[in-house]
Amino acid sequence: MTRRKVKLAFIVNNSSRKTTYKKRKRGLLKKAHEIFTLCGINAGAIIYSPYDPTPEVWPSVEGMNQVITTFRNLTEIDRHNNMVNQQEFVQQRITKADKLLLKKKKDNREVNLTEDMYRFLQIGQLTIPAGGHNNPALAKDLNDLGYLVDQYLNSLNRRIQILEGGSDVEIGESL
Amino acid sequence: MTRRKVKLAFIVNNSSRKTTYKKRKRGLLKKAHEIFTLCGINAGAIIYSPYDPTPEVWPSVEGMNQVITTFRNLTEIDRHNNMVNQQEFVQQRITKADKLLLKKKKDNREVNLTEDMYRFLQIGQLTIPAGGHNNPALAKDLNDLGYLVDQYLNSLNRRIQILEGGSDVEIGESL
DNA sequence: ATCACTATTATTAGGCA
DNA sequence: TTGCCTAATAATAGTGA
Repeated sequence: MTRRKVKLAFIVNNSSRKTTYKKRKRGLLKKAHEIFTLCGINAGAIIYSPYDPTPEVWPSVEGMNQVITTFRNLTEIDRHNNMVNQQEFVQQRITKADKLLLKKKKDNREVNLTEDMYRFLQIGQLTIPAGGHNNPALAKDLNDLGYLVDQYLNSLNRRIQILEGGSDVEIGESL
Repeated sequence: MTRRKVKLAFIVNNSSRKTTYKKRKRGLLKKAHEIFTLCGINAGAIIYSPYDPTPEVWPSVEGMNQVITTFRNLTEIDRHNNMVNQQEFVQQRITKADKLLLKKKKDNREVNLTEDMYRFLQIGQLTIPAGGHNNPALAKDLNDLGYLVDQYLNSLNRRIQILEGGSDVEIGESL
C-alpha cells in the first residue's frame, strides 16, 4: 500500500495512465458541475482522449457551444474574427444595398418624381454623345424617347383634365 | 467554525458566491492542468464569470482554440450549423441585392430608358388619386411635374436640334 | 479491464485579521 | 474586500479481488 504523493508528470505506464485518466475525468467534470451549480456561472470543459471516441463535454454539447461561442466572441481570435468580419462586411453591404433599395422604393412622391425625372433626363442626355448626329442607334433611341414622351404627355393631360374638372389642356406632342 | 458539508445549490449570498467561485476556479484549472500533464491528453476548460472581464481559459487561448476547433469539427452542432446557415442566408440576400443593383446600373441604354420612363409614368399616375382634384398637395406635384417636363422638353429640343443639324423643333411646353 | 477499498493527499467552507 | 488558517470534505493512487 504505497499511496504516496503523485509526481506531476506524464504517466508512462499505459494502463495506469488510462485508469488515472478515467478517474480524474470524472472528478474534473464533477468539479465543473459544482462550480456551475454553486456560482451560476457559465463554465465548460472539453476533454479529448485517445480512449474515448468522442470528446467528453460538459455541461452539454449545447451548453458547451454556448460557452465556446461566447468565448470566441469575447476573445480576439483569427478564425472567428475573420468570420465575424466577413459577416459584418456582408452585413454592411447588405445594409447599404437595402438602404439604396429602400430609397428607391421610398414613397415620397416629390422625391421620387424629381429623382426619377432627373435620372431620366440624364439618361436621355447620355444617349446623345457630342457630335454623334449620324449614329443610326440614336435615331432609334430618339424614336423610343418620343414614344415614351407621348405616353407621358398623354397621361399628364388626362391627369390635368381630371384635376381641373374636365377642361382639356394640351401640353404638347412629341415629334 | 462550522465547516459543514456544502449543499450543492446556488449560493445566494453575493460575496460568498464570489469567494467560492474564485477558489473553485483555481481548483478546476489546476485539475485540468493535472489531467493534461499526467495523461497527455487534450483537454480544456473555459470559465466565464461576471467577475472576470475575460473568460478563464486553460490550457491557453491558442490551445483552447485548437480544442474547440477539433471539437466543432467532430461534432455536428445546431448552433454552428445555424451560423453557417445564417451566413448562407446573408450571402444569398447579398447576391440578390447585388444582382438588383447590377441590373439597375446596367449600361444598356434602351433598357434603362424604357424602365425609367415607365417607372416615371407610373409614379406620375400614382400622384393622382382618383377624385383628388381639390387636394392642394396635388397642385404642387403638378407644378413640379410641369417644371420637370419643361426641363425635359428643353433638353429634348436641344438634342433634336443637334441631331437634325440646327433646325429648331418645338416639341411642346408644359402648363 | 473494472470494481471496491482506504490511506493519503488535495480541496475548500467558513472564521478571522 | 483579500489573504491566511484549519477543520471538514472530497478526490484519488495504489492495491487486491
